[in-house]
Amino acid sequence: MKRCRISNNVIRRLPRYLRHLDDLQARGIERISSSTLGDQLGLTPSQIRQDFSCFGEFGQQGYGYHVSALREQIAAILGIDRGHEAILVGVGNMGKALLCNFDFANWGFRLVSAFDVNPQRIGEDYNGVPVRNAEDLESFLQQHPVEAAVLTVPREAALSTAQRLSQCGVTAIWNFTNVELPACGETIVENMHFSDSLLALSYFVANRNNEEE
Amino acid sequence: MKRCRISNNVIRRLPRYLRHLDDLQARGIERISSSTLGDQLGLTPSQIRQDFSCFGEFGQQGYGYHVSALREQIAAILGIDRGHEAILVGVGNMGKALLCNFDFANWGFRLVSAFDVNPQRIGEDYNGVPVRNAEDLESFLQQHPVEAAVLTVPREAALSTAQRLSQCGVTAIWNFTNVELPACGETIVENMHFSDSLLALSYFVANRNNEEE
DNA sequence: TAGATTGTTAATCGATTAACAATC
DNA sequence: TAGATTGTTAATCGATTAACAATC
Repeated sequence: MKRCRISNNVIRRLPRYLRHLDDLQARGIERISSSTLGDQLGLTPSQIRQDFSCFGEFGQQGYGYHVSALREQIAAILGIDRGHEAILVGVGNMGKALLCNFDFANWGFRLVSAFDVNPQRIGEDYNGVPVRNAEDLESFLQQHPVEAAVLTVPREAALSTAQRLSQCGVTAIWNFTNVELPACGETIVENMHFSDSLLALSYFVANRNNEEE
Repeated sequence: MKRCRISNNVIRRLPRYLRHLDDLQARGIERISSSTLGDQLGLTPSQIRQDFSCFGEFGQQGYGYHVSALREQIAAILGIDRGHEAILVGVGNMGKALLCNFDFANWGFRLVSAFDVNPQRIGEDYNGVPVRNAEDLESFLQQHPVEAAVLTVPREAALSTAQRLSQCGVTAIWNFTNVELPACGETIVENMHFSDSLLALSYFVANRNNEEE
């Protein structure tokens, strides 16, 4: 096994591999070669083999990769089996959409609580996840530390809430607020910047004719 | 002006520049140099100057960049002033969250209609955006072509809906379905893969100790 | 065994950084 | 004018692709 520093590009491709392997498995496909996988994902076989070789030797010469074994390896690399616990802060439309629709468990996370400032929301329950008073954030986290916090508060509250979470020792923040959070100590920030994505789309639409020529 | 093929990395940085320039403007800052901007964004001054030089000469030697002028240039490059029109398909939790909370107009898009299959939702109105019957998608788009479609249908419906949109000549699909959409003809697909982002976060959490040493 | 396909090393390509003449 | 900072060319660095010996 070649030990290399894992580049961000590689990390960002792993979830896509995982999704595709899940798909292959659902279709009953048991083995796959790097060249077939490359065709399906629009990547070169070389790149796929390079990516995997950062983490170990998962294939077999002359055969390829076992879909299910490879799937498990990648899932393990991504930490799906670590039983990460998480909270969600801000039960507005976005927070509710995640609470109701997003399958955290499927991706290795267990939501243990939600928090909000609105008294009408406090006490609500979404699939077994209770909404607590945001004032009790600190005391809750002290008793029950979590790895991750989903940040779905309004933008005005984004920065202060992120700082509180960081101070409580939350390892990572999944940031839906469209606000750039400055590095808070050790805390990892993973951004879901909707507007960045929409603006990239806007750029591609505006420049679609240049691309072709 | 140096004419280069614009790399994807550059395109993905543009929205961040725009957000930051908006922020500077809100704070009343009128001029900025590439090195100050670099400090604030965690980029090198060289990279920032290289990025801008793909599109023109926006600065002034010895002075730097006018924040408001630069902001307008980048907004124009991203196509914010093009008056793009869009529809939204699938008024579930995610669709509603976008309809209620996301400021499409601020990013240069005008939502002209939403669509859903559920009769109870048809006829609803979100800030002036009516929900129409999804069966009428084709006839509506024929009368009223749009550049973009926001895809927030359940995953089972993702592929078929994307194909219908593509056949109706929608230029780009903003895909929230966590399903990998294959290239449908000319249609541009911009993905918001929540799970990919969460899994990257999971990786960083699982490997946070390796990173430091 | 022969064919296929891996893991890895070497070659290429592209993106980032550094340097500097031009100039406000 | 002198200092600052640009736009751009050259140098470096890293990521992708190609090639191939190893081997299932």
